[in-house]
Amino acid sequence: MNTVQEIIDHAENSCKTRGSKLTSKRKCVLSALLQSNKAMSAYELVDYCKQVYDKTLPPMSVYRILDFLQEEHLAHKLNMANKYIACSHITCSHGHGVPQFLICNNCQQVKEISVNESTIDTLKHDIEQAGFQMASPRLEINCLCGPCSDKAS
Amino acid sequence: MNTVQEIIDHAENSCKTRGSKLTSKRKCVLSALLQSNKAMSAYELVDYCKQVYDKTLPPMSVYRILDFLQEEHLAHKLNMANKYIACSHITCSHGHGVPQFLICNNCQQVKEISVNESTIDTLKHDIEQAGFQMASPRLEINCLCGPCSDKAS
DNA sequence: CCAAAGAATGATATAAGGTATCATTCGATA
DNA sequence: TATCGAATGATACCTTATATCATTCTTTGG
Repeated sequence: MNTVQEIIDHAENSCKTRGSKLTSKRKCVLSALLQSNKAMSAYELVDYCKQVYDKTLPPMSVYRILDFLQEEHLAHKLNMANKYIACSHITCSHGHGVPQFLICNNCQQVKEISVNESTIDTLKHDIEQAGFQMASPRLEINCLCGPCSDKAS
Repeated sequence: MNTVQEIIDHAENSCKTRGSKLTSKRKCVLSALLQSNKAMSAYELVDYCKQVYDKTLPPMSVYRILDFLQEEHLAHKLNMANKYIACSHITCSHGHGVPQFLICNNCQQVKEISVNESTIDTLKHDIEQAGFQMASPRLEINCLCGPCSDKAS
């Protein structure tokens, strides 16, 4: 497990390598995603940066920064929830299977897992049978996390 | 393949059986979903009903009707796209595997397929390993449909 | 047949997510 | 240090969605 600061440092280096810059505001948004450790909407990020870091960011800037972070593979958008999360593999140098997101319907906690590659291949095959191409094999799956599912029962 | 009218008749009967009513406005929205044969937003449905059926429905009503149609298993919401589609199995009496939605990122066309049950079981198993419970095994998958993927290449 | 109750729909306001556009500021580089 | 491009700010507006209260329609019991 890495500290937020370590991850930020790593992200900064990886941006440098790719010829882009992790500015202070971009760091701020990324830190917020890392520290909160859950999926957040753009407007929640505005509030979080204001309250926790005392940085006032207009929503428009947050959206732009989120776009940037996604391009740099530092964050992902969860389309089903209209929220954003930090990529959980920022500090890894090795390649990964495509991430699958488990979204807790109750508390919005998100877990990023890699499923068995052959499962995805099977799915892909079924999809191609139907005449479609998978645009992104990244799945977002409606779930309940352990604690929330315990409470519900 | 059934005509829209046949599907509507079938839906009306199934509502009657379940003790609810498929009113004329509800029919209108369902017809729009069936005729257009694609995923539509609530506001697109407002426009469609106005232009094609000359029925003026306020957005609020359309949302309520969409909720109703979902309760009756006549329509589904696609969370990733914030759009709605008619269930493709309205006229079927037998049970189905859980539907998976293939959404064309380009033209919004949606195909509802059933994937191999064991694939879903595997996925479910992986998810439980991660300490989560699948809330709905219904997946929404970012795709390109045949025509759009041809154009793109 | 009529009144009352409940379901369905309408009208209005507003929240939340997101984008387009133009202005301004910051920062590297010549 | 002047300048050019990248980053950020400000403003306006669009789309999706919900909350709330009013009105209409439809049963159904008397």
